[in-house]
Amino acid sequence: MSPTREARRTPAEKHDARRNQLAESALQTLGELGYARASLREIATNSEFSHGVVHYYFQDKLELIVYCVRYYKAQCVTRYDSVVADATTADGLLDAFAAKLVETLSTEAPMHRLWYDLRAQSMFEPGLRDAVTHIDSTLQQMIWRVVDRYARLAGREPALAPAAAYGVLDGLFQQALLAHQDGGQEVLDDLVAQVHGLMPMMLKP
Amino acid sequence: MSPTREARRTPAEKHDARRNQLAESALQTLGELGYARASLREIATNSEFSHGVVHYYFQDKLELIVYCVRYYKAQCVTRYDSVVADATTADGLLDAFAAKLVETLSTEAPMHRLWYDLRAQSMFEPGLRDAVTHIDSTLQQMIWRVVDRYARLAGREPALAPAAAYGVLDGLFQQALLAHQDGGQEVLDDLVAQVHGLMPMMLKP
DNA sequence: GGGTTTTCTGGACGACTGTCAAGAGTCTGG
DNA sequence: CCAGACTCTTGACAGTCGTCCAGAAAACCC
Repeated sequence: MSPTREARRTPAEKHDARRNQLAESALQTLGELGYARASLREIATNSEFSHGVVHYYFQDKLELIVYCVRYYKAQCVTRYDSVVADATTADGLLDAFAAKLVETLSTEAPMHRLWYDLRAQSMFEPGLRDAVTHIDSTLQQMIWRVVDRYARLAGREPALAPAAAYGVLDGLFQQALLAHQDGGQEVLDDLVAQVHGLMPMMLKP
Repeated sequence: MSPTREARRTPAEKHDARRNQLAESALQTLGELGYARASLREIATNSEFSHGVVHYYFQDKLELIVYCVRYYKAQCVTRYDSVVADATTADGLLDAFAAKLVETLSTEAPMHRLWYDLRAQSMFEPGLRDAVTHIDSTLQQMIWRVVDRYARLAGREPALAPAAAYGVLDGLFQQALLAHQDGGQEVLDDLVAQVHGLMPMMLKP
C-alpha cells in the first residue's frame, strides 16, 4: 500500500497543508452561506474534522477567514493571464475576455458572491480590511493587464486609469452576478454585449 | 401646552409613524454595525423603546430590515433630481453631478455601506432579494435620468444602455466608498476626476 | 514496543441571539 | 370616571455562537 499523500513532509509543511485543507472546506461553506451565517461548527461539519480542530490551526474565526481570503486570491489572480497571453488581435482578446468573464460568473458564482460579501463586511470589520484591500489591488492589476494589452493590440492608448478601468468593469460584473442568481442565459449575453460595448470606449481616439 | 405632534391621527397613521420611527433608529444602527451585527436589542437600545416593541410593530427581524430598506429608498431616490432639473449645460450638469456624488459619499457613508452590505446579503437571503432588486432598479432609473439629460444637453446620444450606465457608475462609486473609509480627500478628488473622464465616453460620437 | 509529542475529539462554558407572552402602563370613547 | 383597547416593558425561553480544555487517538522517534 502506498502511504498517504502527505507521508514525508516536515511538520511545518503538514501544518500548512492542514490549514489549506481547512481553508478549502471553509471556502465552500462560506460560498454557500456567506460570511455571517457560516459558523465554525458548520465549516467543520463540511470538512472531515470536528469543530474543535479549527482552534488548533487558527487562533480565532477572523484569522481563518482572512486566511481563506488570501488562499482564494491565489486561485483567481491568474485567471485572465491566458487570455492576455494568447490574444493576437484586439477583437480576439475582447471575445476571449468576455467569454472568460461569463465562464467564471457561471461556474464560480458562490466564490464571487462571497468575495463581494467579504468586501462589504470589511467596511464594518477592520480586521478584514487589509486582506480585502490587498486582493482588491491585485484584481485591479489583473484587469489592467487585460486592458493594457487590449489597447496595445488596437494600437491605441487606454483612456482610463487602472483604478477606473477596474471599478467600471467590476461594477458590470457585480451587477451581472446579482442578476444571474435568479436570471438565466440572457444575463450572460447582456454581460458579453456590455463588455463589447464598453471596452472600445476605454481607448483614446 | 400644545398636544404632542402626533395628537390627532388615526390609529393606522400612528402605527405607521411608529414603524417609521423604529425604521429610522434601525437604519442608524444598521449603518453603524452592518446587517449581521445589528441585533434587535441593539437597535432597540439606540431607540427610545425596549427590545420587545419591535415584535409589536414587525413580525420578525427580516420584515423590519426589509421595511428599513424600502424606507431608506424613499430618501435617496430623488437625490439627483435637482441636479437634472437645474442644469443648463452638459458641463454644468457634469460638475453638479460629480459634486453631488462626493457629497453623498462623504456625508452618508454609513447608509451607503449598509446598502452594499444588504445587496450582498440578498445573494444569501432570498427574503431580501425582492426589496433589493426593486431599489436597485430605482437607482438605475435615477442614474439614467442624469445620463439622459447629460446627453441631451450635449446634443448627443447615450452610448450605453441604462443598466450598463448604472453598473459602471455604481462600480466607481463603490470603489470610492471602499477607499474613503481609511483614505482622505484625494479619494473624493479621484472620484470627481473619474466621473469627468467617464461621462463623455458614455456619449456616441 | 514504550515514551513523547503532535493531532484531534467532544463536551462544557458564558455570552448573545430572535422570539414570545404575561402583565403593567397609557390612552380613549362613552 | 371607568371599562376596554391599545401600547410598551420586562423577563424568560430555546438555540446558536466562539472559545476553551481535558483527555483520547495517532504519529513519531529512539
